[in-house]
Amino acid sequence: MGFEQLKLDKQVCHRLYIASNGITRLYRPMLEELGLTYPQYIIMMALWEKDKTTVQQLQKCTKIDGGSLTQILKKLCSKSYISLDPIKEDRRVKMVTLTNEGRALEEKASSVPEKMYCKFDGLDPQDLEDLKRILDRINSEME
Amino acid sequence: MGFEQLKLDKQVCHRLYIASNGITRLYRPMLEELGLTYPQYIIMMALWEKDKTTVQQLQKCTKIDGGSLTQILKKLCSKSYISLDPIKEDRRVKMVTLTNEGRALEEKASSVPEKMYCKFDGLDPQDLEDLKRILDRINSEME
DNA sequence: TCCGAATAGTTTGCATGCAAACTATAGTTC
DNA sequence: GAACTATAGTTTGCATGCAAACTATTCGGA
Repeated sequence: MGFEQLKLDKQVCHRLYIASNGITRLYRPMLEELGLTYPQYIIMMALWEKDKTTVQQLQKCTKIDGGSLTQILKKLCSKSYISLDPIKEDRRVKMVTLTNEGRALEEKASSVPEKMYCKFDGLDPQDLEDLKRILDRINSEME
Repeated sequence: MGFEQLKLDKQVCHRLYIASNGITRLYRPMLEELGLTYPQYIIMMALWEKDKTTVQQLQKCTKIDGGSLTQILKKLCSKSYISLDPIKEDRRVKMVTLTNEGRALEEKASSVPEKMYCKFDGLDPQDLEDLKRILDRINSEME
């Protein structure tokens, strides 16, 4: 017993898990002011970048699965940030469109990234770049 | 509009979120053979490393919050991997103890880390070390 | 054209994550 | 020693994450 490879200190994944949860928690109070949760914020960012898209497109660029996406989109609808309408050419497909209110939210949200960066002042900017690069590789390995 | 800082491509946190979820998903089939979910596996690792500990100690070393921990420990109890007993000196405190079955599970689990590493063969080992280091800094900034 | 296969989303069931309220027990102060 | 406070865990309510089953359409081949 006492397998070295099972020690918490050796686990990269556990660290990733803690970091991801911790960051979501950090976002919470900032996003509350916008009436968004973190996953909802991700979807909104995707839409600000590319409005009038489909559920499937959102799934691809955010990597949030279909089941969760349905729920999240429902919430965003009920907050009147988006609308969801079947398209004529293929009635299985739904178009996701920002409402005026949803579009207006972008400006309010624009200060969020800066506020988050402030929380990590102590971090070497190069580390952040490295982190981004490494995570991209990990995520592409998991495609 | 079109705030650059809100583009998904700029988001480190979104990548972290995707990576963490993706890795938990990768663990699932391996851990199913042990009858564990990923959070349950984290708790078991903590216990294999240090048995006969308290709920609070587990909370500290795994960074899993109390509410979730209560649920997870309940599940582990019902699977007979651990037992939970109030200690005499302070009846608010509960001692978490591995059962024989729970202890025996360590050996079966010992091949899991290796299997996970295989999934990331394409990754530079140095990147993994860097990742660990950077995540440690991020996590300590969030304490 | 009819039928089976594929596709886009939705629903369901279970397991967290997390903030906040709550319970039980122990410690502290007057 | 009674009241107040702090501490360890638990419970509750809401929001995902995810696999699997399901629905509604559309496509493709005989």
